Amino acid sequence: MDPDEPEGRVAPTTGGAGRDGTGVPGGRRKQRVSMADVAELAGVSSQTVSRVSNGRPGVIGSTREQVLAAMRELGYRPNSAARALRYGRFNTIGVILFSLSSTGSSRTVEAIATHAAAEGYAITLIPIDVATQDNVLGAFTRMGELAVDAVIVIMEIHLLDTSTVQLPPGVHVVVVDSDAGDRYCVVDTDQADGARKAVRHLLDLGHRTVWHVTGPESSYAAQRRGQAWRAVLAEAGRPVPAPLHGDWSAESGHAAGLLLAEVPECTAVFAANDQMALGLLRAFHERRRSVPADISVVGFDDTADAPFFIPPLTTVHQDFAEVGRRCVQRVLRQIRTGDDSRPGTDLVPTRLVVRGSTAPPGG
Amino acid sequence: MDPDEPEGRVAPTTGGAGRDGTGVPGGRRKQRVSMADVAELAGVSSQTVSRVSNGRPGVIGSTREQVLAAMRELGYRPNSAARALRYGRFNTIGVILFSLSSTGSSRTVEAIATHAAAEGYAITLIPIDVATQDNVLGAFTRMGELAVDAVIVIMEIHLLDTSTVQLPPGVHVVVVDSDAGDRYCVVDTDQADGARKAVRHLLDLGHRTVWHVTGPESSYAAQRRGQAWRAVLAEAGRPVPAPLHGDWSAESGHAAGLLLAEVPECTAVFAANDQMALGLLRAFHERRRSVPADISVVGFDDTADAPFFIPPLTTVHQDFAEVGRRCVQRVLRQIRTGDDSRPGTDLVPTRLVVRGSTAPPGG
DNA sequence: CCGCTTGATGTTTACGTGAACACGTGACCT
DNA sequence: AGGTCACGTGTTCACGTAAACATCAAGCGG
Repeated sequence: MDPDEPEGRVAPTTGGAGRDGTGVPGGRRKQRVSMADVAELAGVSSQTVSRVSNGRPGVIGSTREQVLAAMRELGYRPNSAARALRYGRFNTIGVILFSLSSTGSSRTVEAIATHAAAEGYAITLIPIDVATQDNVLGAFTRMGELAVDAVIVIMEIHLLDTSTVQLPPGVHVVVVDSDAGDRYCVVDTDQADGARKAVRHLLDLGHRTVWHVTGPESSYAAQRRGQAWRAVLAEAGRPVPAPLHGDWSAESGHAAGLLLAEVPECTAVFAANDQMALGLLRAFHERRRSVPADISVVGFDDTADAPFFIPPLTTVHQDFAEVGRRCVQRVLRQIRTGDDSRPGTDLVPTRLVVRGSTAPPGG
Repeated sequence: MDPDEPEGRVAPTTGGAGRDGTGVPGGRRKQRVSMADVAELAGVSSQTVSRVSNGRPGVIGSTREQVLAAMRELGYRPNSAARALRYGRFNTIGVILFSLSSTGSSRTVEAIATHAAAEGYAITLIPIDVATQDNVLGAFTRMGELAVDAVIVIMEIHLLDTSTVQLPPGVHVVVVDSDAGDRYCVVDTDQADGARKAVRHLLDLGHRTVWHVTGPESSYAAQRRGQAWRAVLAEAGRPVPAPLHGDWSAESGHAAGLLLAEVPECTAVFAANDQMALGLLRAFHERRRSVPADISVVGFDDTADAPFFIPPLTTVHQDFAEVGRRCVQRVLRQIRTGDDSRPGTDLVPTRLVVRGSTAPPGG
């Protein structure tokens, strides 16, 4: 904190020699324009400035204009910290996630940010990067606190328990990828229903059974998709092949595809996301297994690119924007009613989008 | 000093007798535990609590333990607003962007968030969604303020001028996608060099010239890639075909590809990003134009999926993580030195990744 | 034994804002 | 006309924290 502030700005207090700032160097380097400065220039009290600033009634037009003019001249901007202190809230929602790189989370976060902004809330990202966990620990632990009124967790909540970031007690929480509907308020895509649609679509086309490439076990969404896949097959009395384990990446899908290409009776595969489906398509192409003539492939997510895969991918459409919207809606309700404890699961429906990667078997 | 405490506050708990109801931690405790509460329980002054909270010296071990115990018992968490007010800064960096959905921005934002967290700074997202601009306007204008010490702008800075979000004067700015290196501190991928590498690679393979599918005009990155493409061709004395205009989407790349497939002399295309390259591959596949035998395709970004396209995509690798890292580094330097005015452009190098989508012409 | 230093802890104060209240003025009602 | 009421504006104060200063006890050399 070296006091070498160059005083480059238009100093509001220099107009009058009222405060002998020149004689008292230890005094105040007033970098920021406060309500008091505006009030002084406008010749009113700071309370009137406050009223104008917040658009409150009780200020006559001419006075308001004077204040606004003073604000413009000084470049006044309200101090959020003081406001947050005064009001006891930050108008900010924290979003805890592993990675923005995964398809779903970035789109969900975007929707959250947009809807939150519309409600006057800002979004603070709290990334939990396993690789740099210690750094993050250092940051938020040393800082002491998250300046948020509520938190949206986009990950399996159990993973958060083992993490170094702790949820401050008393903040409201909405969880996206979790089965903790009994303890938390959960908003999520209806994973099970989406997976059911995918598998049933393949069975309806006449495939005897359906193989499955899973997502990582740490993802509850992946677990539920896998469970639903298994359930539909069992229900229909079909054999349940051993699932192939993926990690969301196209690379893992590619590896699974190379294995499946060696299984002659495999005519249909349900990949737990579109990226792995892309890897499957690639692997089958390498192994001269034609999609969909030899093998049908269904993905999950309906990314923007899926229609342009070769062949265009049949997939389950997720409405990430709606998930984000409901997250914000839920979390704001919690904040506003003060009701932290309304668990329950809010499922956003999916939609099967049939494109060119599925066909009856034995084409 | 205290004539009558009106108690008008909506006290959710603690019926009446003072705040020393420490014996009842259950139920809905008072949400705000302040240093004073901790101080009272620990039998010290609030200043001592402050010292412990900040890890300052000058507190004897036994006292420190008492304070820490009191903190734990009450679930104390420091009030960031009060801290920000006291210190005059928020330890927060704002990130202004259009969309998280584009490949680059989400990865850059993630890197920014991670590195900022490591330095004790949080990230606040400020999305500028054109469709809901009025909403965003409502939010941030009515709120009046962004609680940030600095801002990283991931968009052409001119677009911000026309937006409803205004950069508060005095905050430090780092820009990612812009040519405003004379006025702002700019960090960006070396777009021109990356594009040069792509085009030269195709020329080196023996192609007579290279077609180009551009990104949107609003993107300076897209502009620079196009300029470099043109420059390399002109420099080499090759004809410069009319560029096809895309918008980053696979769909626009697909549309361009359908047109290019009808141009027999077109043997090489440089797409301004990987998604459009995917659309090209799809279009050429539909039109039975073999890649790379008939046409070579180069993309830009090196997304995680690019190795699994059919064929695997030759593309220009962008180091988004490094861009994010340098953004944080720059913006923190500005904050710490107080030097807002150090313009200049910081370019992150690219790397050409040759895969299966390029080959000599006339295959 | 005094006075000075050192270190631990308490007290005061200000950060910028806005709710609650006080004040003053003019209009309207009886 | 007197009273009251609405309205514009000013004053006081508290929000939670931490710097600056004050206090107090113990140690220590002269």
